[in-house]
Amino acid sequence: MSTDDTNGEAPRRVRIEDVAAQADVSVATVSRALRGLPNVAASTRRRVVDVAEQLGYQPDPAAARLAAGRTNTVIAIVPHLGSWYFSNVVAGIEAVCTQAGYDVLVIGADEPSRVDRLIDERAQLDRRADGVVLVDLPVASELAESLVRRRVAVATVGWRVGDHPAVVLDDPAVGALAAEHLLHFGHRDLGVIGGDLDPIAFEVPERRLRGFREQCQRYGVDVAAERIVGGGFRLDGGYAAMAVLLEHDPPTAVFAMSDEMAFGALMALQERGLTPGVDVSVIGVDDHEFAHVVELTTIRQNVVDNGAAAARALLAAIQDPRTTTGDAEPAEAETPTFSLVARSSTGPLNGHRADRTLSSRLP
Amino acid sequence: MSTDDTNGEAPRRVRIEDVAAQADVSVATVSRALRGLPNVAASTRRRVVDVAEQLGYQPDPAAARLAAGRTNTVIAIVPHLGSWYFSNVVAGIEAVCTQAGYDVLVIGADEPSRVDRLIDERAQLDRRADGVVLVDLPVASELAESLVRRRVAVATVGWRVGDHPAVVLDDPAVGALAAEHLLHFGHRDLGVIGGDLDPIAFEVPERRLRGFREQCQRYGVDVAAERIVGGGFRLDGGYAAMAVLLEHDPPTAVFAMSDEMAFGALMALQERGLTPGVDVSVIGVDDHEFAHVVELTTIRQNVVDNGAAAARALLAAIQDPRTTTGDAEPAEAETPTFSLVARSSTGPLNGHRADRTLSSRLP
DNA sequence: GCGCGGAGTGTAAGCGCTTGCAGTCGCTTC
DNA sequence: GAAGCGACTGCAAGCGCTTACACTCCGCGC
Repeated sequence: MSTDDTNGEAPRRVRIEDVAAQADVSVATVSRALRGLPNVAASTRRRVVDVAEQLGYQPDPAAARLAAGRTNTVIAIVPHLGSWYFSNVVAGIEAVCTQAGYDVLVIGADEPSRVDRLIDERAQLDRRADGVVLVDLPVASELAESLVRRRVAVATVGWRVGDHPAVVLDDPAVGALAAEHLLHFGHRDLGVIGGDLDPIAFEVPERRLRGFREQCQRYGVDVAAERIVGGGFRLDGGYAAMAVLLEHDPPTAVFAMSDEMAFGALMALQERGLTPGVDVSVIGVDDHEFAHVVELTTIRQNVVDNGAAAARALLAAIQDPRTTTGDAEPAEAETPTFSLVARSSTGPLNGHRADRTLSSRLP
Repeated sequence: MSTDDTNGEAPRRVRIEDVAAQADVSVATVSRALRGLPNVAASTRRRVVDVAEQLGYQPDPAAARLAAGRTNTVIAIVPHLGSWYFSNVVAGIEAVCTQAGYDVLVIGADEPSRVDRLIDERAQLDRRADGVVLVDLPVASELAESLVRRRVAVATVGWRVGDHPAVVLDDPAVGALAAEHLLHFGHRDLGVIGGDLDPIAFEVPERRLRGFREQCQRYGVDVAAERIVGGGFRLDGGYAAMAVLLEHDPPTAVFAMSDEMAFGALMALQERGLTPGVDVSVIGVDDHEFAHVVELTTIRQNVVDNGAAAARALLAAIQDPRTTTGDAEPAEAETPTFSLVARSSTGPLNGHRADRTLSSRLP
């Protein structure tokens, strides 16, 4: 073997000790200087920082974790990594945490068995992370409790547990806004898509439905139980649900609890030669990227921001010293905003108009 | 303070030492027994495993990492966490790695600056993970090299670096298949959407274009340069590109290099009252969940599998002892498959038919 | 009957940091 | 002018594992 082997010379890592020697101080001082701790003379800190910079020193995370008992890591647990909503939440979490110097571990809780495994104390999430963001996982409230007991900060998105920071859309208000929009157009025969639960238990549908119905009642309108059709939160569910609604005594307007379901609903309409917004109005929630392709009226929320807000609140909780003593103020996270985005998938009752097409208008 | 404080009694963690004491062996034996190392009597192992189980012992990852120099962690670096394609790749990676007992760290390389920061050796990815999956990040080839130099396994998705395991769709063949499909329908005036590069450099477009053109040449068809329009890989890009194509001497069929772009293209068509598959045929790539909503003909690939395959190859490389010695066989990953999914967004040249609608047929 | 080898186990030295505690030193404070 | 006090810094003890090496048996071969 010659020495010019491509794999040779894995550069020896520079340790804190090297920095200490070079800067002519103790390792303790290096550690303090580099982490901005007090009680380091400005001149010393300068020197240490310079040396560290010059040597390209960076502390070994594993050693730091072991010694300090902090991991500088955040875990994001989501029901399904590949879905539009969750991946955007994760994107928000990642952006904030990485920015703050935290590593982000992701866990997909696709199968119930994986949630169980996490709830089992042995998952030892507490040794892996300083904080956990639980996204739409009410089934995991046990998990949350056990984490908190072990001094791991918890923040949630889409549901609440205890008084930990939570980013939760005002779902009843969203439901009400959707209702208001449809009612305002004169619709009185209303349908709802997305009322029931996934294997992964959502609290969201129930809340949106409640707000929707309450608003209807203000107009003296009742939503018949047969007109509330569930089917998960995905496209196929929306398609199937709309098919059911159309089968018998179809409503003139439908509230789909997510854009993905709304897309499925539109599909079912088109298949029958019905024009959204003319024959049947459809309103969704999310303002998914494709909503404006199919001209879907929807209630916009900023999903990435939701994740980011949760992450910020989580980091605040982690860094709040009171957290450790158990009497921390519940660090409340910002409440997400939402707004109606009107497009052509909704329209006035009996609004049949020849010039109306499914065409798009780009922003 | 009474003792029934909710926050009291953080249960003392059980350490390897406790297991050792309880099982009446040394910590070394516990370590060996639990990790399935040889030179442990079957009876001893049993006992140790039982005790560990009973005590709910789980090694502290930080300590294990520090001592062993392995992290049992994999990093997934993707250009954008929120996008459909990448989040599904990540889902595949996560599923495989979690299954194998590895933690998965995600990093979004949205901004070029973040890539730069990673390339800087100081990111110390090597101390954070045993392996890294780089998804569609040719700009990061330096990063890859430096990782390998530091004994971190590397696998890629969508591009190759050195002879490390890579999951790369046969893009020229995909391009050719798309061309074949359109040519077969009699189209000769062809357009291409997606030819150029994102800020994040893709190699993919070029390869698909090459295959597309070669196939065309076999039919004696030439694709005019003006008919090759770029615009990122997202929906808006597709919309804008189609608008350009339609502006002057429109093609009768268009190959969009991703479904998202194809959706944008469809949008541009509808806006002009043109019917996809009748007035202009459009074919995409991916078989995105929504492709069948809009009846988009596409070339399907299984994105989750791509991620999973990369992860499997990465883990194999990590576990292959030869990796450390530098003379490992390049662990080749499986090649992804793809197939044409014909829907109504493509149709024969001059196929104007009154009975043709944009309706959907569910599988 | 003695030496040997291998299986099984224990000892102890780290891995590279963090941090409580104990100085050291130069100034105030009475 | 002695005691006290802060501001800095260093010492050294871990953090909870892994693993090289040493050791103890026990069965076998000659």
